[in-house]
Amino acid sequence: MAKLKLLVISGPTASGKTEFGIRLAEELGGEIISADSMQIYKGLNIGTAKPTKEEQARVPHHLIDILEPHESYSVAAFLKDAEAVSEDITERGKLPIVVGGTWLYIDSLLKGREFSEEGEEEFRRLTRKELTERYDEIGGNAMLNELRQFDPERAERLAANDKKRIVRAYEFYLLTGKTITQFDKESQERKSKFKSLCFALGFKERKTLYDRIERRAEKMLSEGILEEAAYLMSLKLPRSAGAMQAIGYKELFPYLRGECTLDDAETELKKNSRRYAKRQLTFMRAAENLNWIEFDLMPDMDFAMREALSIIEKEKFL
RNA sequence: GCCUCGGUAGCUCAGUCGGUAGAGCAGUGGACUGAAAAUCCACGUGUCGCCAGUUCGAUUCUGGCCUGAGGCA
Repeated sequence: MAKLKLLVISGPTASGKTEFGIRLAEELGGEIISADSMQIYKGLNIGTAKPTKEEQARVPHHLIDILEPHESYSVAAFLKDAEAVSEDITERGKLPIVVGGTWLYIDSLLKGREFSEEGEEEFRRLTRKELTERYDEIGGNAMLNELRQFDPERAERLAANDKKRIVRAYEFYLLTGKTITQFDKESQERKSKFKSLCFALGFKERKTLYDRIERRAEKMLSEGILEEAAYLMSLKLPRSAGAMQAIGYKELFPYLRGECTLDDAETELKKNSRRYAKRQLTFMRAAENLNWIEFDLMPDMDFAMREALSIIEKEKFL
């Protein structure tokens, strides 16, 4: 079977992916697959900068509003969903366009990673809980030593404080009988199911991006992100729930509880957004085959579009 | 006008009994394979307000000046 064509648009938060993606989709007869770990949740709209109803009406969108805030999601689920949707879009003669800032999702999709052999969800959750408790009990170094017994390579690369990854490596071994190092190696040999072309929206000047982030944060506040945050808080979800980790809401909880001023919360929100953008950039910079579109060097969106279209042509993508 | 207390990293401040200085925050670089908007690692030179004086040596002591806050008139 021929590889599916997949256009990808990523970039740090507040870089303009939404509008850019829609414009490209309109231009090329595409449909958008959101690669965003937070926009999958219903009810989180303003804070996740979800495309508005009007924007979504311009072009079909997928993988947005597919879960309730209490439900959990993962890379594995995304791969399954995104692959199914892109096949469907392709069959209908349209071009699938992945748009989003969750680079782990995109990277995994493009590299053809698979996560199918780990068994029952219930069992997994239990194992993880036990391992996390064990970590808290015996400490990171002891846990790392135990990991070293069966997966020395992995243990070598992890810091004692990296609870999540230590627990994950441990869990993986218990569930599959295979080390995560081994699994990673096998994973690297897999080939992508897609013929893809990737764009990343960037800014030569970091400050330009940060200004955009801050202006957008202010806009979110004026558009009512506080009400969404209050709604999310009223659900009383555990702190570990996916939706509870969304930047924009968790910073407002202390204010809603009367523990800090709105100004403090706003500062915190902006700070976390900036840091998030920085992490995204670090991750994306390491990626190969990314075509960076430096927005601040372009006079306007039309120019950027033409730039993208000319790369698509040059690469003979279509 | 007088008195008191300040002026040290982008910010808030500590410190140097005289040998040119360090915390927190901000920021920067990196990692990342079933929570990823998560999680983790690493990174601290700045006219110590300005000008003189004392001294081998002053950010530190002395004097003057500039400047901020408070007090007295």
